[in-house]
Amino acid sequence: MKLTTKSRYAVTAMLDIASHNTGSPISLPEISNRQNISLSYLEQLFSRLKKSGLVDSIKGPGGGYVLSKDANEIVISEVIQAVDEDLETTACNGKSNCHNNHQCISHNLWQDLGTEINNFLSDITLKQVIAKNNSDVKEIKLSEY
Amino acid sequence: MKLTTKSRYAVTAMLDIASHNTGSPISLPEISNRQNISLSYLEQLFSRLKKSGLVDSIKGPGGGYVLSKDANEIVISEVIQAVDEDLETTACNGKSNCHNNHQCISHNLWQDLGTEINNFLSDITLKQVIAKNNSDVKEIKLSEY
DNA sequence: TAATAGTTGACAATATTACTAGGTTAAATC
DNA sequence: GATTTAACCTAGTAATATTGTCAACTATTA
Repeated sequence: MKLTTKSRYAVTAMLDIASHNTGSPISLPEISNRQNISLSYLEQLFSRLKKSGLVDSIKGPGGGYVLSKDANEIVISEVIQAVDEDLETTACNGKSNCHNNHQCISHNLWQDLGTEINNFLSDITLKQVIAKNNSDVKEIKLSEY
Repeated sequence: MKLTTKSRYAVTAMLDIASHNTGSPISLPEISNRQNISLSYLEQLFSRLKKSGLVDSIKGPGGGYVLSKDANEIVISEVIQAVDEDLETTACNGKSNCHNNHQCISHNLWQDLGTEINNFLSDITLKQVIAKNNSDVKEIKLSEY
């Protein structure tokens, strides 16, 4: 699980679509203007988002992208994973590269934490973020969703 | 809140020190061997970790780094923030760059989620990750800590 | 005091990632 | 059917992350 600026842009863009969900497709130039993300970069991101089946595209004038599923069925982690292909090579990835068990344990520490972070982001949907944002509560608490 | 490989390395290294905490300092070559992180990169990371007051260094033979606080007083988020100086420029960062309020709301979506992620990582200490790892439970649940 | 093990800092080189620029294709509207 | 709008594709460039090398400097120990 990585959380680069790339994945932040992807999540932001998906949140933009979800929050402007009027049924008609949202074009990338629109998102580019609203979110201040370069159009070319958005195109690359959405190429992956589409490949991962998170969005569908409509060509031509009035075209754009729509969410392939409902906003409450798309979780943050799958958006991130769609654009950040992580090879997740922790040298000793469950295999037997290690000289002793002690090393393996050490390696696994981050891996387990990464799983935990991933679980956390798998519990938050696009819709939840938007719903929370529309309320006036400053701080988001998962338990309040 | 960014979560790059850089910050993963930093967390992994800190977990390594915490898990080998015998009182005597841990040298970077040790960590480099165990975690397969290049020594020079570790040096750069620990320069920041020390500057942030997370570790103390002991020079000379038998020297190395020790945690400046107890492992249950260091949370994951502060390790990440120590090495990843995030400028956090969301174009319209609370200011008045926006053309209309609708944009602002859109921008804030990610910001709020970022805060939530940060809160999450502020609740997990180095010690908790290690303690969980030493047990045989595969999946870490925050509630179980 | 000489040798050793370690930190610290600077710098360069490479690899990876972020971002930009330009074109091509498809659909809709006039 | 020409024009417009948008997705799509293919590079290239800029920025970061990562590794490598070298040279002080410091404390330990023999």
